[in-house]
Amino acid sequence: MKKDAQVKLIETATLLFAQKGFNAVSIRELARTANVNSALISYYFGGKEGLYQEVLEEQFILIAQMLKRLEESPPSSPTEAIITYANNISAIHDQRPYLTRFILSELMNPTPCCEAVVKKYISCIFGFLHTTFEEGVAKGEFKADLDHDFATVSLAGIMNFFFIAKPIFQGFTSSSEKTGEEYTVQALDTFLNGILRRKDHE
Amino acid sequence: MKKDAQVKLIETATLLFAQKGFNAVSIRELARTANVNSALISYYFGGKEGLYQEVLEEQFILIAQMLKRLEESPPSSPTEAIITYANNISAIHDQRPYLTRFILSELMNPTPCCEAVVKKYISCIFGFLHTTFEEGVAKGEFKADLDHDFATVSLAGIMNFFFIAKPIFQGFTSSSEKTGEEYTVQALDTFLNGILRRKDHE
DNA sequence: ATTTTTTAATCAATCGATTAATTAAAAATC
DNA sequence: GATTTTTAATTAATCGATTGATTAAAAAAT
Repeated sequence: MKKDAQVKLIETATLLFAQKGFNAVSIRELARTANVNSALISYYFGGKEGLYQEVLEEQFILIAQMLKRLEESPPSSPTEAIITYANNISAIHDQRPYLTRFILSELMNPTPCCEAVVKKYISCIFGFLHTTFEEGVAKGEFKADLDHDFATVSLAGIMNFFFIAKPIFQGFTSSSEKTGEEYTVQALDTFLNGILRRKDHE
Repeated sequence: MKKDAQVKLIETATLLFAQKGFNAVSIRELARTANVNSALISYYFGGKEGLYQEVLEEQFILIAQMLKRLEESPPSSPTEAIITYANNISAIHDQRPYLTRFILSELMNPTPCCEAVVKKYISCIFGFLHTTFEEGVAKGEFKADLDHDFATVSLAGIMNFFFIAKPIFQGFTSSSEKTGEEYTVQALDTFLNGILRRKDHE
């Protein structure tokens, strides 16, 4: 039953840090919730910030795996690359439901861990999307006047805002909740084809 | 020179609360930055939270004005309504550059002011967009299979994520910064028409 | 003279971190 | 195999610093 505290602390910290943010969680609350002495946070992780960094890194391992996969077996086309990216992000949000909160929290109020952990992965994703749009326009798959920077931010916004807004909007929308995958499918379809009724389909 | 402290405090608080969030700003930092005694925060606003609420309400007056305008002179068509909404949001972000941060901060870690101020306006916007998409589909302007809830969240995401992500992504994108209006135009065009090259235009 | 504004000082509460002391487990010695 | 020594894990107590708020007195404005 020993060393159980270490695991328990990470589990508890993941939840509390995600819900309240780094500063709003005290080591006493962490310790109390985890049924552990508060001194163990310094003992095992070198302090509150060390514990937070360990939690943060764990949140990003699926992102790292996705980037590695995309590099080792590149999608066959830009359109395919976008679809693959979207599906991956959707699946990751399923397995790491708090990832968005950690990222947003870091982007709004960066802790010292932001540079080393968060920005590293985000810049990789940004680079991948940017290259994809470049190729897509060059190959004639995408509209010629599509701005790469714009498209990158736009797609990232579409793919992530839903998971940000989910807990908020579900209080307004009367219908049953949409799953992340349902949203992804529709969001991708809109991004690729727009929402206007096509005249040529009439 | 009297009551100068009150104005100075609101100005300073707007900046500091936007940059650091409610909890991360102490009344001492507020007072020091505003060149004012910290007791004046309680004297004028009843405490730190009272000051914050006053700042928050000021951030939303342009939203309130937009909603009032939309109600008094409704756009001529659903498509027109979406364009009007997008342009309004873009203009508001220009005049209230910290609005997004306040909203996001409240949505992630709600203060007691959230219910009374933030959620009220957000639910109004949500209702407006939802109705617009309903009408757009009914009138045949939008694709028949367009889900109203999805479209609402998606458009809100497109319109707001750029202003969230701007300070982050501008570190990655090499090109000169895009303005909010440039983004809005492209984002709307994509939302309405998609990014894929249209076969019927060849 | 009265009211309003501002100040410095202080309040209890809480923060993250550290300490010395205690307990349990593992390793080493006999 | 039993005993001793060493290492690791955990505890309660406490550290100085900072938090938001309050007070009574001083200053300024009316």
